[in-house]
Amino acid sequence: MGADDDEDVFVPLRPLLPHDAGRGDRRGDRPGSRRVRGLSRADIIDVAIAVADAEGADAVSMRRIAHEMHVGAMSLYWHIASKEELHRLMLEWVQAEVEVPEPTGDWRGDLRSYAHSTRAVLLRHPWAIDFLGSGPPSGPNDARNAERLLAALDELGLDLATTMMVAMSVGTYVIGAALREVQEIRSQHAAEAAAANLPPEEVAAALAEFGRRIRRSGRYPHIAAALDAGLDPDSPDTRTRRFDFGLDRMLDGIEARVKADRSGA
Amino acid sequence: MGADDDEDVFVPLRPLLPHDAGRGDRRGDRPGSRRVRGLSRADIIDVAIAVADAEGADAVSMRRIAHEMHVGAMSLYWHIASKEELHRLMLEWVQAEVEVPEPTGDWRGDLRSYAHSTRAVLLRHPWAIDFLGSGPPSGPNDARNAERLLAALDELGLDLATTMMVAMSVGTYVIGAALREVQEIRSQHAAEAAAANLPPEEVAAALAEFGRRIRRSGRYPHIAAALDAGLDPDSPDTRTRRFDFGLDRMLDGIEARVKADRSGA
DNA sequence: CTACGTCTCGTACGACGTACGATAACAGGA
DNA sequence: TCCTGTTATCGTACGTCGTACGAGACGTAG
Repeated sequence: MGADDDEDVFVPLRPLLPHDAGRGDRRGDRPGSRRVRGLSRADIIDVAIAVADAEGADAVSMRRIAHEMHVGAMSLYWHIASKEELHRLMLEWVQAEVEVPEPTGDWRGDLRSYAHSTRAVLLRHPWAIDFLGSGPPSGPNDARNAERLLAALDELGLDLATTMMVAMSVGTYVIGAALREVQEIRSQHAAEAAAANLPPEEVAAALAEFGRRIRRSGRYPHIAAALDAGLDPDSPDTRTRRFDFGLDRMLDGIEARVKADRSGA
Repeated sequence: MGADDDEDVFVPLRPLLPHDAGRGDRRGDRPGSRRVRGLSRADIIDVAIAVADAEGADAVSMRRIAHEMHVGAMSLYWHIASKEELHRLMLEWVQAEVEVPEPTGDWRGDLRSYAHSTRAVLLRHPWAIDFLGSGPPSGPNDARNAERLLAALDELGLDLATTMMVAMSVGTYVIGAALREVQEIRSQHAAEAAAANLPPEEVAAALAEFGRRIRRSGRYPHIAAALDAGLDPDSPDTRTRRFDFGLDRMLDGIEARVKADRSGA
């Protein structure tokens, strides 16, 4: 997966690595000139992702990854400029898992499958959420996905600027939704962990007290109603339906705009 | 600001603080029983936020905040259970800056002003994005905002479950947009910092090379076209327009759904 | 063999979160 | 006033982190 021959198309102005110190004549640049020994950039990323998947973002330390590869910690720095760069590379790598089909002529379907695939990847790799803040991913995998997303919108016949805004609106919703879902799952786990160390009656008491305070204050009638309705049992199913609801609203809004544009112009 | 008398309405099952170790009889519980000395929870949060605003999330360390308050590092732990709890409290605290009006009868206007206010707060405190992943904020300020958001939707006459999904859809979009914008601003700053240490002609060369590679690969025609069009100069103005575009699509989609529901039922 | 790029890694430094226990400041009762 | 217990502060110490630095090992070209 992933295009190998243009691994570094993107990310201009990235920090220098040790091997960039050689005069820039780019002699033996064909693949294979590096990594004659065991360690390679791709392997490091793979291991880092495996550790993150298994134990979360906090478990990803240089020492830990090096240990996992039976290698000295500082050896990693020949292949990777810094931990931050590693984070970026992990993010880029995971974009390869996003499956965006070639445009099928059904733009809604294409956008929906982009959205679902991206959501699935982010839920499968929740640590990605923690790294997203540092900067937008930018590499060939991300570019490929963006390219296909834009291609799917061609049939709408919008001008370029509007097309970009449409694509970004959908992407924005998807990322926000993934962020929210990861938040929910994490705090659910945290609550369960806390409850496991407590006698059950104390847990029940704490929850009852919680609801009582919300109701007693009288300031949150809607939230109290939601609690009463026993809504949102945090099931994966509920979350998927919620995701689709918001996505469909966004797509409806886009469709309405396109129709208005067509009849107006 | 912020409701003082129900500071802890929410967050059931939170980790214990040292003063909770006393037998649970809650004798001198009226305000003022604590913080007879200088240090107080609210002050710590204020200082932490000031540091984060000025120097970013990474600058927020227990030692740093303690130093800023002329106090030993471990003194903070009397008032705050852990660094993670401090993050949650900081998040909760900035929610107080979100200005959601009481419902005016114009639900679109109310939702728009919620969205703009939230976006403004997150752009003013970009570090909040870094803490958002750990878990959803949940405290009186956040509850107040959620309550008003739900109240603004009352006039739509939707059932409770749908109302919740509508509110979440808008909130999801807003958070995703803020995340994206903070990403962009940060990588723009990083690029400028990198460019500042390089001779200008090298910067220009790097950018040209960047575009050339994208074009030469032939795989990204839409992205190349966007580059050619000189689109998206990353101005705050462009970003605001983009935010409004996506928000309006979402609101259009919601409105369409409401109308369909009304005529269908 | 020598010389030179490529790559690995041991050591060390400063910063981090925080467990632990000593200690100070204060309140109320005698 | 002194005594006693609660409230609050803080110095020290441990283990972990990212990574700068420089010494070396390896592979290849001359």
